[in-house]
Amino acid sequence: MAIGIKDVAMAAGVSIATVSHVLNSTRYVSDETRRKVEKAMKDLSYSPNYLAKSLKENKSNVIGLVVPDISNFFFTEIAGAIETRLREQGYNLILCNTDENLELEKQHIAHLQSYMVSGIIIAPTTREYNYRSLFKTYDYPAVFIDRRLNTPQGDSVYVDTKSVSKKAVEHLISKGHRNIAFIGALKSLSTTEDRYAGYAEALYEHGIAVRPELTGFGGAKDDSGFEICRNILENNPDVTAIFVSTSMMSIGAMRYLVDNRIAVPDKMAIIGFDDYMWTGITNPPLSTIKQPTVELGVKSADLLLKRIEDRSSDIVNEVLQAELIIRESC
Amino acid sequence: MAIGIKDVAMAAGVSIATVSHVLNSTRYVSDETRRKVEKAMKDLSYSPNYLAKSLKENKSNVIGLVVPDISNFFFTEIAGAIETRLREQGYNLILCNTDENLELEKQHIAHLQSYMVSGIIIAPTTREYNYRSLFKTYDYPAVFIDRRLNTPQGDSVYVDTKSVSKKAVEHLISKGHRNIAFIGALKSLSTTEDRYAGYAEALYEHGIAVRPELTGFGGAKDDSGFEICRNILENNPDVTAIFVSTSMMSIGAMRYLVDNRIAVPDKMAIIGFDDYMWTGITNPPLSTIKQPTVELGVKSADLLLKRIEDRSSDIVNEVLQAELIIRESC
DNA sequence: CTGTTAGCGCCTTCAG
DNA sequence: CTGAAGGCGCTAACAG
Repeated sequence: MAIGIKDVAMAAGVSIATVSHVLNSTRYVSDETRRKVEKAMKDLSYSPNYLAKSLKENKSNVIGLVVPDISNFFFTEIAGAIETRLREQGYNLILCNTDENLELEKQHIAHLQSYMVSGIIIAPTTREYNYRSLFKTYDYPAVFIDRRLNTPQGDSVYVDTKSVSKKAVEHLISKGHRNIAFIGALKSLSTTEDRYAGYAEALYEHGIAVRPELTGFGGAKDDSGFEICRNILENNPDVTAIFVSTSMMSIGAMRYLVDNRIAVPDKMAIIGFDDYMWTGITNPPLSTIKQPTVELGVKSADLLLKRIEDRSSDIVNEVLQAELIIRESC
Repeated sequence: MAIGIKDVAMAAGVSIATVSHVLNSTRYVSDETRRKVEKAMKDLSYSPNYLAKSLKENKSNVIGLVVPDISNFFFTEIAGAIETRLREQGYNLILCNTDENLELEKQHIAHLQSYMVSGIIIAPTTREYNYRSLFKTYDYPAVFIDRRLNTPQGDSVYVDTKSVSKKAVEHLISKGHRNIAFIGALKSLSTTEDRYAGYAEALYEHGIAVRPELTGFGGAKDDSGFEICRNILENNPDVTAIFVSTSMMSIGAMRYLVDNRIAVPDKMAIIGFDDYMWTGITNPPLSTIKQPTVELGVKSADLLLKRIEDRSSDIVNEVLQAELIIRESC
């Protein structure tokens, strides 16, 4: 069927060993035989079977990426950056979506290993789980991104969103706001926790009490952001500013304000999360916190590749900085 | 190292053939032996090596997706839909980005086949190339999406964007606009061609001449949309409406209008392409054409899966309909 | 009802 | 400088 190394060997009149060696330049081959082999490869338009190679070598040139929500721009940007970086290094990317579902996540991780992927990058759905226990070997290459785990389980790349969230809320306070709402994703996520902590700390340091009724948590979707925003604003007419700690929820909250003709920033100030192309053309242009998604992707890919090379080096934990971008919504 | 089928066989005191057969329920095994085998698998926490299986069976449970620009929301939505659909069917997805580069695309297609992916879904960078010539076998499962080829090369799923573009322009005309600009991606793409054809046809049928100076083409990025918009508007003060035939270019064009405080829709009407969460919160809410991305993804996955099952059935060509969504920008 | 065995395509040690 | 041969983990005849 498919033409393989042995067809090439036959056509070139050499052994398969020789063909293998010219293929990988793994031992000296005389110029003449090399040429013969190369000609044969060309003539037969041979291309190696990576599966067989991987099986033999017990590792593939593929890595797995496991994310909780592929429809979230934050993760797609990261995925794009990782894909690009890996391609440069001759690797491919298998993309897995978990829908924030631990069972699915476990399945994917097992599955990926069955394909002998060389390593896995995970944005974990939960902070409690012992992901290491899912790995075939104790030193399986894996890097964790975006969400912290209760106990570190390997290399990781996170973004410091606490301090920047604090800065955002301080900005609102400096504009005279005192009744500031907080909208966030599931409370169990480290990311939500951090951003909320930044919010609370800013309030605390300015002598403002945190009012639980001004805070709302839920799924990180736009509809959820819309609902939470509605709920808070309808019940608390004194709110004059909102801090939303998730990109899609920011859109939902904004939509609530637009739909209800609540003037921004005059009646309501808002700072959202994650910065994209369209944040400049919203009504009004939205102030946001910009996370370094590309850098996060590239760093995590590099870390994983390094870990694949050397499983015994010290674990590294990168923390990237985010940036507050002030536009006209606050 | 890794525990395999033979370790299980040994532990269960049966042959590897039996283990393989309980694994795949591919022949009858007595309840008792089955139980022994299953126990052994559990005890050893065995999990099969898909690579070996794929090598043997000459096909994997992985499919490849090749897209020209993974940072384009249009393609990420499609990718998400495909991933979800494939997972339901027990397949995984390898994601490849070509950056609109034919050489890279060829490389990816070759590479994917080296990994014995069961099939490939491609949004091709060019309409001229004979992609079939890159396939190992003449009947290799592949489905083409989004962009048409000069000559059909397999199953395909496209969106009819011509008629909806015409409708969009007719809408602008019905509002009294006569000097309508067209902003599109590279002219060589079938998608650009179709949308431009819809634009031209609408003008023609209303006795309006196409003025080349009101049309602009370029890379499908936001900056490119911005520049083309600027160029057209600066040189043609009589333009009162714009039709943008690409999502990111729509954002760029909008940003030009916002930056230059050109009142929409009073001074300038605009209809953009592709509908996302944020199109409802722009200033003003943007009228757009919504392509059925999820349906496109699901359909293409289904088609490919069907093609993998049966390579000889008739080629199918799906054409999906898009929808014009009128908001306040026109 | 179960076991033996020959590969899938490739790499790599061991001999020339 | 080059070949022969074993085996990676699994499937599927073929043979009981």
